[in-house]
Amino acid sequence: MPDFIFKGKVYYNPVQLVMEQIGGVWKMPILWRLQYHTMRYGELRNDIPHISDKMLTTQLRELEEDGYVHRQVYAVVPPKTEYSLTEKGREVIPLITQIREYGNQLIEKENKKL
Amino acid sequence: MPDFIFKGKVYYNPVQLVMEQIGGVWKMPILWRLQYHTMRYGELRNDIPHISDKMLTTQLRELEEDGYVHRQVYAVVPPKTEYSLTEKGREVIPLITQIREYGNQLIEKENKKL
DNA sequence: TGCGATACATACTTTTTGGTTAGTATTTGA
DNA sequence: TCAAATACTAACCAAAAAGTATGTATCGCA
Repeated sequence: MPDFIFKGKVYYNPVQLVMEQIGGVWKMPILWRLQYHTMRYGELRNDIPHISDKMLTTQLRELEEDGYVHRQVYAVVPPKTEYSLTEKGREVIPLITQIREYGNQLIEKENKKL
Repeated sequence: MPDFIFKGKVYYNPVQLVMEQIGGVWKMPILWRLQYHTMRYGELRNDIPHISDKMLTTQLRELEEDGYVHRQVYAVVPPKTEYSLTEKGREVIPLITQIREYGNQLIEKENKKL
């Protein structure tokens, strides 16, 4: 499997690309919460424990840039912004489901040991 | 989904745990290559483009520590070490397969646009 | 005698990622 | 009149991940 270029950047393997698009601590938890309905910024913020404004904003921007989420801004006061999954975002949910399941398996097995 | 503790460290969600165990640029490519047979250090090194000694060694040690690979050292000169998947390592291969497939899909779609 | 092969280790630096704190504009409600 | 809510931005800092370069012991081989 040779190197390839995706959006101007060199990657060594397909896994590396996936990790950049949806890896890290926060992106999958965000996508996961958007799977059934649109959510406002503040709803995501309240629903995801420990996430900071900076992380939520930067991760949402990257997900938008990479085509996973759609951002709808309403010009009202106080401001209102809604986030929802795009087609690409919906397509990646099954993969996230599997990753979560595997994570839960690990936790279960660990707990059995106690 | 509340916080939990796994091997003494606090995690915020199952995805974060999975990312720590098999995330990053190199761990999945290593596991992937070990799926069918044992490999020597040098074979892995030659087979994984761009990986450095440092990365290969540290990632193998972490995978061993987390129970994904087994390390068999032969006390000969020149040294010989063989790496193979454990049961836990074999169990994670289907997940890696899916992640790779998704990555390949992304690449295909990108290429169609050209 | 000096080189290459083997499977690393060590030290150092750079890059990326994530966290903390504070600040912004505007309106509603107390 | 002052605080709270909203959806952010900016500046700064710490930690983690990754990259680079060099060194190590031992042997066979030229």
